[in-house]
Amino acid sequence: MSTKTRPAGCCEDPNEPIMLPSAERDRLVGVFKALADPTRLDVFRLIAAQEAPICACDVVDRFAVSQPTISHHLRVLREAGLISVSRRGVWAYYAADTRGVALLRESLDAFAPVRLEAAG
Amino acid sequence: MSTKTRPAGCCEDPNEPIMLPSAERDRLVGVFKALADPTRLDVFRLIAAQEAPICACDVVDRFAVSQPTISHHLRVLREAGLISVSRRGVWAYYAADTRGVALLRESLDAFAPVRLEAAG
DNA sequence: CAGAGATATTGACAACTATCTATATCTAGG
DNA sequence: CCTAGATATAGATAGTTGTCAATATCTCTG
Repeated sequence: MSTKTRPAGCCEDPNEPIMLPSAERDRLVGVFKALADPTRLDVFRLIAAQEAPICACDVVDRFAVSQPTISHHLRVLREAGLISVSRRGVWAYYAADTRGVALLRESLDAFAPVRLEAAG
Repeated sequence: MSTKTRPAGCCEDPNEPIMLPSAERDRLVGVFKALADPTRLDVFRLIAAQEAPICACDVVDRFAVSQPTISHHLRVLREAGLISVSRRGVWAYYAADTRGVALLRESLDAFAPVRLEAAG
């Protein structure tokens, strides 16, 4: 808290945000982290644009980075709850997982329950 | 593209996501990056929870990290378009910037225009 | 204008991460 | 059961970043 003489309205007791349980906060941070890389964001956008699960090999084909790098990105997205994988034989099919996006949406709504939509 | 004999439905031509201009993609990545740190997420949540702009000193008070670290986080949030600052005398007042959250919302809608809401 | 205090900047450092190459694992087919 | 091919893991490395201490800047007040 500042000690200098201050104008009215400064340093009033701020509203505490609704506190997230730390497990939930970490999950949310994980989702943001997962989308906070240009390549990975594009990988997710490619997967989310499909009507049916997409083969990992097709994801690899669409990017300039190596197969292990794509595999790494897919793992990060999966662990964040943004995509899910299913195997058929040797192939891995990835699809967008609604839970991850839902978590994002909820967090946006929670950021500013009333204020933002009132302003928008 | 895989070469191995494969079951029907594999490796069809994937739908390309609506391509983002790279400037817009970078801005979006910047927003995700900005929220991809636990401390910074909490700083933003604190600011977004206020009905009026909050004094930087009050933000500093609420966290265990040093004043320069908070200042750094505020800068990152500001450069991402998530918060805005206004000065009155020596004090800096921060408030949520609707543009950043709006960008997030739009990106969520763009991720999967139909599919996700259909899945409920 | 000098001092104090609020905030920002700088420089350093440890931790993390995106990427690669090399290799392992696993499955289907012969 | 051996090989080929699809995917995953491991290890290395360069670049990024969260944090702090020290310092600078800027503005009010006496």
